Amino acid sequence: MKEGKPATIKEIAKRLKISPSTVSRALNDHPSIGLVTTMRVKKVAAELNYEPNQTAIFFKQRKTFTVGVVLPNLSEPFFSAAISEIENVANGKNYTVIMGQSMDDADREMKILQTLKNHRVDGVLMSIGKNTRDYPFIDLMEGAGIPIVFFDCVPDLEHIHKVYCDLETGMLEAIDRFVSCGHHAISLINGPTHLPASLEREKAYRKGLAQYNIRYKEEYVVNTDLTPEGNEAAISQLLALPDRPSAVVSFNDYVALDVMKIVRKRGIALNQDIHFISYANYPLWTYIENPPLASIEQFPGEQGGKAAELLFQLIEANGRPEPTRITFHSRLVNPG
Amino acid sequence: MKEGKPATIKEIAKRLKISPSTVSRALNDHPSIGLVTTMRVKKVAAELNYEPNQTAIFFKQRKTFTVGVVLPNLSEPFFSAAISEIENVANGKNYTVIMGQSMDDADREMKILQTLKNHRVDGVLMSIGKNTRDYPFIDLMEGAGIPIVFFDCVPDLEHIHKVYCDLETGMLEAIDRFVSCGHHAISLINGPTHLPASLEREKAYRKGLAQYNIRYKEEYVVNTDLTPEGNEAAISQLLALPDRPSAVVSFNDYVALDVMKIVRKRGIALNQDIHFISYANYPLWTYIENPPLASIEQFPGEQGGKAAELLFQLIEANGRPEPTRITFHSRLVNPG
DNA sequence: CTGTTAGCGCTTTCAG
DNA sequence: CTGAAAGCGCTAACAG
Repeated sequence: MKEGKPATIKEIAKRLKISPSTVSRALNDHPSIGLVTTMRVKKVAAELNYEPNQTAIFFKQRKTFTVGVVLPNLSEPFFSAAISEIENVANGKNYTVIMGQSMDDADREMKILQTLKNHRVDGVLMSIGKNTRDYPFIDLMEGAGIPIVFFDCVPDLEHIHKVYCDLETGMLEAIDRFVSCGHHAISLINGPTHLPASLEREKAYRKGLAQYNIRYKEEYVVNTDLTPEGNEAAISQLLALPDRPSAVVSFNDYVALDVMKIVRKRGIALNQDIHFISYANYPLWTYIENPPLASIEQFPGEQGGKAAELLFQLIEANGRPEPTRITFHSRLVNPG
Repeated sequence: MKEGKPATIKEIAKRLKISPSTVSRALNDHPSIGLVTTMRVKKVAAELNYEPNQTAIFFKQRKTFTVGVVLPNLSEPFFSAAISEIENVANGKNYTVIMGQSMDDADREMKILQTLKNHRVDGVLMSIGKNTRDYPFIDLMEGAGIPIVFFDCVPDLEHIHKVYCDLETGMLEAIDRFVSCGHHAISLINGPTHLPASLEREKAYRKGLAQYNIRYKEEYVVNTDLTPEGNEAAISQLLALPDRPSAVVSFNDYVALDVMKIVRKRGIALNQDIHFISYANYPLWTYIENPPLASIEQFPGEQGGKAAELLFQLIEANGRPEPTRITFHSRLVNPG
């Protein structure tokens, strides 16, 4: 039953006293092969337990049916949702997924891309790390003729393919919601200033306030480095204000969780004295006793899936088409 | 800068008017090549931006430096923690990771293994799905000479390599804790009866009770199919009991979350009228207002990492060594 | 419809 | 120390 070496095309050719090429064609259902031969070939192939040696095929065809996925950290639910969906899409197209975690380290990111290139992946999906400031890998992949599609955390460049989620819509909806609940003292706990994502949030925040003629107050916008300590510092700053805000949009759910914990600890009533909305829709709000008013959904799975579909289009259409940009719009949803 | 086709060994051989074999050796720092030639070769290689064609090498060496990871669902934090660590270990060994989600579907599981086999991965790490009853893939991989290490959710067989987490210790500690807090009415919300994991929990539960001479009461053990409805049904059964339990061990954190929600809704005071401990240590308990008394940690990351290390040993030691079994012991930890 | 031949890019005997 | 030649398993012109 168990052969030392797996059977090859040659062997089944020898057995049938026909040429390897005929066998190859028969196995691939090439139209110009007689039905009888095809049958005979397949029969023997089955008997010998033949399995094509994909590595040989990859080598020959210069195609690996493999795509690389590079993202900061698999253990973040946001990204695991994305890769989960990517794998589903890839699976449907008979591609396999190789993954690499950059851990937000630009060097490691570059190294992963190198590896993927050496493995001759047919394409790459990537969400860049928080500390990535320039993009040498774009030229690297371009030079190797490997298409790359960015998603979620995308470089701010024009000539690339990207799928991302516009953060503005969600912010505007959040402010709408707050205002319609009677809030005017709305503040923003933003992320590190150097992140484009922070910039975008702040811009949207200002725009949202402007729509309601609420004056922008500098002290209502604080930043956190996203560590628990940073988060605590940020909320403390706000709570210390003489005119404490009654509503807060926070950078993401992790920040919100930390911040709400502090608030609770200080005896301030959540969803009464102070209200929260945050980006991301962490899947567990439904279990939290005083969840935020709402969450701003960024559709990680959908982004990943769409990016994968785009990538497969690029892989299949060999011509280098125009840079494509697909935008999702963040949306306010009820937590859960 | 950017060549149409990447440079090959032949080209750099031609430029230097030496033979390809020499180039190959030089590039691989073969000892028998003169230092000067080696240098010259490397210089030209760099100039031409030479990159070895891994697919050719894989083909030749019958080795892909790739391992497959098969698990039920990447979007579960438990598994994303595991794969995250696996990727780290693999990365350190210069292996890449191909992943596949079985979605708890035995057919899909088999299909993934087939694909991995065709891709000629050097080894496989696998956590089997909830519905997998027999293990045709073990023979499949065996036949192909691909080592496979199971982790966490492992087949109940002797002759395989596995890393898993013993559920008993955690259960005993949980019961210890409950008893030392004065509880004697301790119940168990268990998973589907057909799961080995459920069986193991129940066995441990009985043992724990026995240690304190607490009589086992049939009605204190209920099962859930792990859906929210099932969870609700399970806790309802317990709450309806004339002698309602004051302490509950639940199958996992998801069950606990659902169940605690119901309890709260019915106006029963968490951590007062009724106390919980559950398996898994979901990373968010710290934010929950009335978290369970404790959690039973199962070390997904550690299991994954250890399984990966074992796999690399198997890959490197070509002989087929004795089946290895590595056991972690679940442990009671404070949530968070 | 089928066979012959060549070759993908690299490594590796075996000879010098 | 280096070169020539063969071959991994498969596919794809090009001829029949």
